[in-house]
Amino acid sequence: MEFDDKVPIYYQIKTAIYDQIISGQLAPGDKLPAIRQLAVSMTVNVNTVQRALSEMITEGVIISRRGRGNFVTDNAQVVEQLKQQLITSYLKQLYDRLHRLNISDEQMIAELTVYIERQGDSNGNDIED
Amino acid sequence: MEFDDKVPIYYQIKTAIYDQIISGQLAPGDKLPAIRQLAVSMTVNVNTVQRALSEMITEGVIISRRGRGNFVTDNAQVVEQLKQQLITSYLKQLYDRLHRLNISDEQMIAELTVYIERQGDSNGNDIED
DNA sequence: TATAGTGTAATAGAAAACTAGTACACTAAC
DNA sequence: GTTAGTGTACTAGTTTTCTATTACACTATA
Repeated sequence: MEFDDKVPIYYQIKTAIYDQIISGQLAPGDKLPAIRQLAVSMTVNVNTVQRALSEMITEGVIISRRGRGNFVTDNAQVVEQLKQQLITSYLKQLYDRLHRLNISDEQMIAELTVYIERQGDSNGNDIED
Repeated sequence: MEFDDKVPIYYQIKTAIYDQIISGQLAPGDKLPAIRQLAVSMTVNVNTVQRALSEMITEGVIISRRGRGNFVTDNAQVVEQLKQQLITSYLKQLYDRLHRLNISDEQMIAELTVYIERQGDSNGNDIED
């Protein structure tokens, strides 16, 4: 897994796992790969993975069973709430950033639209939900 | 100045100054506040500010004159290019993040539109460019 | 009961970021 | 020439993050 060197690794791991849960790659109730396996596949230390998991456990999204494994909460409401929370924080960040650059609301939408069109053209991976 | 504790402080300082340049608060040719003054106003160490400035000097956006001060490049093309670069990187980050959450292109635009409407309603600070 | 696999935590060391302090070099004004 | 203000850089210490290593506790299986 490739890491941005501006953000702590444990935080990026946490985000990556949240993305998998929200996108459905990990369903409510699913068991996560073992800590040691995640460490190997991400090429990081076991404790770094544990650090990421700890926060997700504290936030109630991951349920930990010592000796058995870590599981995605089967409370779909928790996952839905997490989804809304992440989407809103991503939008807020973009909005704040573009707003600080004096870009109007209309321009923001226009720029995103153009960006998406370029992504669709160059990648051909325009997924419809 | 308030800092996000997930990103190095020098990097946030750099971004903040780039925002001021692109938004026009700092015009091409303008002199920046002295390193020591920025350190005081941001409540950080002089060397941290210098670290941020060093990168901007290396990137050609800031021109340094020892004993005289630091100046925004008067090459408007550099500023324009920086603007496009930042906008694109912000859009890419949002696109990638929402795409990983399995959100379709149409949904992305819809979500941003709704978010903007909510911002405009609650803040009343909808600026037109 | 023993073993393998699981999560959790502690210790020690390294690297990066930040701070405090200090000093040097350049510039402009008096 | 002196002074004040400017940018640049070094040393030393602290904090945070990460790694490596080790060990402990829990669980399921044979």
